[in-house]
Amino acid sequence: MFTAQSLIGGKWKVIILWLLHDSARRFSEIHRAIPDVTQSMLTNTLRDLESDGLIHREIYRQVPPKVEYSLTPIGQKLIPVLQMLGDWGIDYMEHIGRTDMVLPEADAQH
Amino acid sequence: MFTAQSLIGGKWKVIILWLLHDSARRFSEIHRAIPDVTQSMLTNTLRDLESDGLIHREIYRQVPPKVEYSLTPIGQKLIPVLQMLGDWGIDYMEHIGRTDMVLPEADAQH
DNA sequence: CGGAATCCTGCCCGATACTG
DNA sequence: CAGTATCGGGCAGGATTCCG
Repeated sequence: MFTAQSLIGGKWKVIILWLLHDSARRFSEIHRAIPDVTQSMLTNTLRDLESDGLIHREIYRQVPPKVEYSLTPIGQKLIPVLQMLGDWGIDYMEHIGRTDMVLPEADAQH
Repeated sequence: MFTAQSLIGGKWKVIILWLLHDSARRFSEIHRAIPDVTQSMLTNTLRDLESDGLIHREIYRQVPPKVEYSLTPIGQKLIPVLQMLGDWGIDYMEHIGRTDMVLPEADAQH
């Protein structure tokens, strides 16, 4: 079966997509922003997103190497959806009374 | 970590939530609508959604037993988000050229 | 009808080490 | 800096059986 879960499911995809919502970012920038993910998992997830057409991988052949990731047009279209999901998450958080929810918007605040 | 993935992640949650968007449904109705899920998985997933406060479980003590599931207010608020996600999925599907994507909206058509 | 209880399996995720 | 390669553990997901 082919659902949205295969595109944005998994532990890191939504977080990464949200990170790229305003600008392209280098591998190391992404890793610094999400320290909990291992290098190999980050690579795997980025490859998944790339092969699904949600992000673009631009290689700058120089020393040291530089690789930038950015959203594709179809990936850009997903951002408002993630925004809404995050807004709902805040609602839910207040409703439940928990304060430790990690949401894309949390990053958007600073 | 506590993210939206723990609430609507997993293989069946979004499908079930969407099924309940317009009315309460019995266990057997849900199962008929989603034949691929096993009975035990359906039970587990419904329990998860219930304990997360997204759906309500109403037991009618009669013979034969009858149990109805419906969205809670906070669950209702999630529906527009799923609608947007489904709309994006249709966009993505046309963009990629696949026609076998299973989306909530597919059910909304009939 | 709507479960509960068990057992099992695949693969997602991650730890670690090495490289152009 | 931005990766690969290898090796597993653990948990989500599922098959099966039994029950009020």
